[in-house]
Amino acid sequence: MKSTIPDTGVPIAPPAQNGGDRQEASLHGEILLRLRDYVVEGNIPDGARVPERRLCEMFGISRTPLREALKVLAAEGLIELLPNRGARIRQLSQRDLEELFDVMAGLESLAGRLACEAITDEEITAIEQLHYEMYGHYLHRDMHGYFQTNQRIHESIVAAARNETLKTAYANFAGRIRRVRYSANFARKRQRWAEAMREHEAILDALRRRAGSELSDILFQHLRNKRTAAIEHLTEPQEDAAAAP
Amino acid sequence: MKSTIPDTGVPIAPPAQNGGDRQEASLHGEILLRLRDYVVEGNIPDGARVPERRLCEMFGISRTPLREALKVLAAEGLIELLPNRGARIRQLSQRDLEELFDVMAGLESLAGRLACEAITDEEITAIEQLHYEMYGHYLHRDMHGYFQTNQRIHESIVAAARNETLKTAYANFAGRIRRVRYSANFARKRQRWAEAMREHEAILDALRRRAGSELSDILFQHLRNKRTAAIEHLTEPQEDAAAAP
DNA sequence: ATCGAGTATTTTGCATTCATTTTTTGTCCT
DNA sequence: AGGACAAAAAATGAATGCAAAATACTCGAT
Repeated sequence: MKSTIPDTGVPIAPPAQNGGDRQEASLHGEILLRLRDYVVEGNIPDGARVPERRLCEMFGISRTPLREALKVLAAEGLIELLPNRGARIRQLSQRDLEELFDVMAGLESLAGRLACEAITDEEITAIEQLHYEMYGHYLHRDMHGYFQTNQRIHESIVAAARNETLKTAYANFAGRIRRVRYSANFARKRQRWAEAMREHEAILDALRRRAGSELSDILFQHLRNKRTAAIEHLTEPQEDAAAAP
Repeated sequence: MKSTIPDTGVPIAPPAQNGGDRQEASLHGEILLRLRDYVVEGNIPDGARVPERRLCEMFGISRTPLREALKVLAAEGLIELLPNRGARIRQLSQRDLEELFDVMAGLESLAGRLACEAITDEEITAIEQLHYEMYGHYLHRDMHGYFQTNQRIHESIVAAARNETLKTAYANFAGRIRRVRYSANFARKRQRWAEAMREHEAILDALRRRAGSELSDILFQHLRNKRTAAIEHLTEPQEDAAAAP
């Protein structure tokens, strides 16, 4: 930025924030992290144009680092770049979602297989702990708590796979479907919820026995069922409107 | 570029070439494709600095689109960005390679599972065809032909999975290990080679029966064995020196 | 000759500028 | 009023400019 700014030069958001822990030496890296969060959190509606100028003002930077970040987000699949028409939030078709869920299923399936090779008893105990916690949420019909704990279980399995490359890829794909995934879980019907709990029991069982191939199968099927539930929810979202008001 | 160029403005490489079929509207996209190829093909040695200025001259562009492409390649894991020290070709540690092979194994395993759901008899026939072709290369000890056909078989399976997202991710990871993968195949010992042929028989068998879960297991194990062979080759590369001269 | 302080050169990161293209606004005509 | 066209405004894509950092180089001391 310049030294003397006439009008809107003051950054709308605090310059660095450095929220949490991540710190990037370069402006580009910093902006990439912040912009990715901004997009993943759904601050811009689906299919809408990404306002380059506005974001520059918001972050208090010039267009160069922002545009670099946009290119990366486009490569990650979060946004689309239309020639001479700027960036748009990528609208995921139903097919896109199905594909994403399947890839996630494949990655978790892999994570489970690898986890069986290296997981410690302590890690299994920790996951069991989470499982009981989640069961509590299930009994109390605490959807939010259930969702969070469920996420942590799946992340624990990925972590137990001891593969940073896998972890990164997993995080990437997870980011793309975050909003949908969340609402899909909320919309989960009673029956599917009970089914998911049973599947989780089976996951734990296979994990305890370090049955990699078996766990791989169960995880894939588990995610496949999640996919079905999510797609169903998106296809008939009128339930929401009927239940909410 | 401009109309009148004083000194070194003439692009060293042909302006667009448009080799094959890909065409990008933006300079950035064009450069991204060309630079990615340039890196993947190994034109810059491992761990070496990526010469920004030189590449700009080579492609006949300014630094802005090139730097955007560099950011994307860094996000893809092909290069590293050191703060204030530019880009370097990412040097893969043995651990990195193990992780990459495992992720590839997971993706192919997934591809096989999905392929069983949707593959047509014609596609299977085509893969059988490739298999026999590969067997021919094997009998003739034609390593290069074998390698190529092998690649095509695996790509056919990924294609049969009918999942563009998976295909893209697969291509991405494949690019990262291309050089290593190739040399690993060349270094393949006679015994491992025969083993791989048997594994391929099993793959075809499971595919014919559309046994998704089984194929998933076989593919994972097949890639795991490839990984072992590759890592062994890298750990003791003196065999090459002994055999070549 | 080797090492190291100090300077010159190059490189990097980002801001700014410029030429196009797209989008919006305004005007006129039916 | 509504639509076609043109001018104005804004945006995009890429090049250039500039300050800071890193690297290379010079030269002197040991």
